[in-house]
Amino acid sequence: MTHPTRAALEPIAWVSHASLEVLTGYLMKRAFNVIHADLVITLETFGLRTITFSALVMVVDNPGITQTQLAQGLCIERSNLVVVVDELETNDLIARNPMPSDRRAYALTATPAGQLLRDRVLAAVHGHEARALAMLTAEERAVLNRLLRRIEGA
Amino acid sequence: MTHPTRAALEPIAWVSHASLEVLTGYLMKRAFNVIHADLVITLETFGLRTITFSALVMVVDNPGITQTQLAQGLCIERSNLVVVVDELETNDLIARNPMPSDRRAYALTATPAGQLLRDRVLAAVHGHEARALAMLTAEERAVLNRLLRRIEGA
DNA sequence: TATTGTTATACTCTATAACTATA
DNA sequence: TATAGTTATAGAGTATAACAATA
Repeated sequence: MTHPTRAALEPIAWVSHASLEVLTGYLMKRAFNVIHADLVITLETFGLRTITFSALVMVVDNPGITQTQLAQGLCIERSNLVVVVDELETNDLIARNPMPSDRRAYALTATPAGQLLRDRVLAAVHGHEARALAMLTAEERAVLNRLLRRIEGA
Repeated sequence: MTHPTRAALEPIAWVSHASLEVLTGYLMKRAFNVIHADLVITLETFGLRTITFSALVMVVDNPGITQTQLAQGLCIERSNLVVVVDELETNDLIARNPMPSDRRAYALTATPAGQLLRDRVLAAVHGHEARALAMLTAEERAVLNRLLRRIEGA
């Protein structure tokens, strides 16, 4: 039909998602958006963005890590990591230490302030997830996490 | 410790995710990235982006929908939808029909070409998800979809 | 030659404000 | 006055190329 019928031009009551809500990618994006919006608010309190939060935690968990290794761990480009490390360094949360074995690279370490902030932020983020995922039981969340980990192949 | 130990400056073997891989938001982002990368490749074949794909499907499923309603359904801003509708209209996949009842609004309908493309793309996307989620059984995928739907509250 | 960190750049996605024409 | 569609714009996030210092 090249010309829509009269009925087709009437305003609809509500938007049907029928064909899309069976797609895992579609559902994952929407679920992620809900969680992420609350995470951003949680992190703002500590002056952190999602990427600086993940980077800080990873540096604390991997003292001496280089920027290339950190970028690989975070699945971002080395070039994009530079401003992330700059931001954390400016706020005295991590430090770029010269490596005697390779003078091209820096060994990243968290400062005492960075380690302290990481602990506080991590607790807050666990609280955020408890809130954002309150509709799921602990077991359901464990199932969800296990399934998500298998998708990435980790 | 203000000065990192010698051992802390050694290059690490591999990056530990210990503190992050228990967070659903972190796992969801990484799992989504894997699926989304393959989806983008699948849609490129049809000259579609993620957002134009979703919009096309939603217009076919909701003939006569207005742009404001479509934006709400897609969870994007009306202003950002304009170029999406432009793109689909330019490619003769959907049409902006004047609404007699409200001359400010457009009733969006899919063209025959748009309906045809939707069917072909949707089949391809189902194939893409079968590939990207091959590590999960049909039942596991159903469980995952159900959990994701509940997070969004839909 | 190859790699580390870096800069510059560009492209997508997203969010906000303001405009027009209608209601 | 409020709403539908539109424009302009600015901020994130992301990807690529090229460079200096070092391996």
